[in-house]
Amino acid sequence: MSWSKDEPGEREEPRAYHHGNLREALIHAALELIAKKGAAGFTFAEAARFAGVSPAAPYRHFRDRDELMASVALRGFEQFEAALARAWDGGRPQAFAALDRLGAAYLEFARSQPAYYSAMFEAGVAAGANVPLREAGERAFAVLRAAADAICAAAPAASRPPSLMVALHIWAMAHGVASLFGRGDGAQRALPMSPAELLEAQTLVYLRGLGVRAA
Amino acid sequence: MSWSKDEPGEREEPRAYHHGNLREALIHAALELIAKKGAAGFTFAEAARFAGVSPAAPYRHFRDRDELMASVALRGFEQFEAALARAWDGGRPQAFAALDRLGAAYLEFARSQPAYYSAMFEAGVAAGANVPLREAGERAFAVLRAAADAICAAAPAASRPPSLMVALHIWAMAHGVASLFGRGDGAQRALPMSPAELLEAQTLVYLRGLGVRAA
DNA sequence: TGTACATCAGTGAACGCGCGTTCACTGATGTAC
DNA sequence: TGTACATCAGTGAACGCGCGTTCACTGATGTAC
Repeated sequence: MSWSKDEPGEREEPRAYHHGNLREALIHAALELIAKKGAAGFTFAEAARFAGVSPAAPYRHFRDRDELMASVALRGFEQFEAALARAWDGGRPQAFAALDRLGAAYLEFARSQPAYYSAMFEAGVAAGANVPLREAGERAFAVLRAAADAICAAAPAASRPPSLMVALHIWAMAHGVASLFGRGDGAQRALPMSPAELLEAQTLVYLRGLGVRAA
Repeated sequence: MSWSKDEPGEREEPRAYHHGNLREALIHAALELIAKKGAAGFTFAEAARFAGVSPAAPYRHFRDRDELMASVALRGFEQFEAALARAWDGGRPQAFAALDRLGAAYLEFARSQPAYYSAMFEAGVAAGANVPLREAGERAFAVLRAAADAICAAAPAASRPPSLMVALHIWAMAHGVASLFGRGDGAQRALPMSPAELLEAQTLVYLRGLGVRAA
């Protein structure tokens, strides 16, 4: 289970929370509760109850609910970065195909991990104040940036667009499709095609517009 | 003030809430509170207090907090539709220029009305169950759809893309840029260009990709 | 026009509840010698 | 290896608070005749 990845030897599940894994258990509890009732409807006390621990225990690990939420978001960005990097895979064997995988992975993350996605983008966690969180977000964005670099490199030097702009465009398209149509929590709207198809078609049109792919 | 537009003769501000405008006052209060503390951090009781009324009074107008939130979202979609329609203006005098105005109006709404935008897209109001709300959302989307129709009409019939798909793409681009970079509530990220410039450039590339605009 | 009555929006007091937070505590784990 | 002590994670009881919700009520507005 991904949420216990920091406990290397962690094998037996029912090992008591007394031994340093309450922090992980609370993050896990927060994820479950966010998935079930939305980012708004989850409380510190409830997370403690879910983890099978007294309401005072969380204070040993998090100052307050916001700090717990920020830790969830941080963990989310780490998983997100890993998922995107895995899909992009250095742009091998071919940048355009890899970009399609990247978009699909973006949507798949939003769909299968709505709790992480909420914590990362909607819970109003002030990323500016939280340095590790901001850096984790930047590392995730760096994957999109690398993809944009590879795409731009395919453009003739004379009409090569700024790769940062292209990265932001890719991000906006993926995030737009994901948050409007691709959430796993039932907030989606009816569509004549799947979110993945919609994004793939959009990306194709966009790349044509950049002049890096044949019309 | 837009929130009292349904009270035609409404001029003097301090007219008591006894006379049928408490409903409006509560929607207004909800907007203020959402703008100040986010969609999550606003309560029924607080809205009543803000409107200067006893905590039991709101029950005369809304079943619960969710119904009030849905009314805010509904009002938001109405304002949104009006703003988009005003910008699009039937695609006059020229569809491409009108589309740029449309995108700018989309961003401007998200920036200047973050409370409405939250209620409409982030507060988890189940649009499926609420018919008037869903219809208001569809009316707003119809403006994007009309714009997509005009854009597609400019494409040669042989390679004309489905206009519904184009409408969804336009929506995703605008929503993506708006929610990542263009919110008025400080949740934005640092950028080398304004959200409006970013979206305009993105739209231009996209239209080129459709083959409806010269490279 | 005036009187009697119905309607209806808002009152204010009350309730149970769960949350956030604190506190002195306990018992297990880790460390010094 | 064994004993004494420090550390530290979690306990459980307690608190004040604001929220959601209900209730019988009141006083203003609207309606019938």
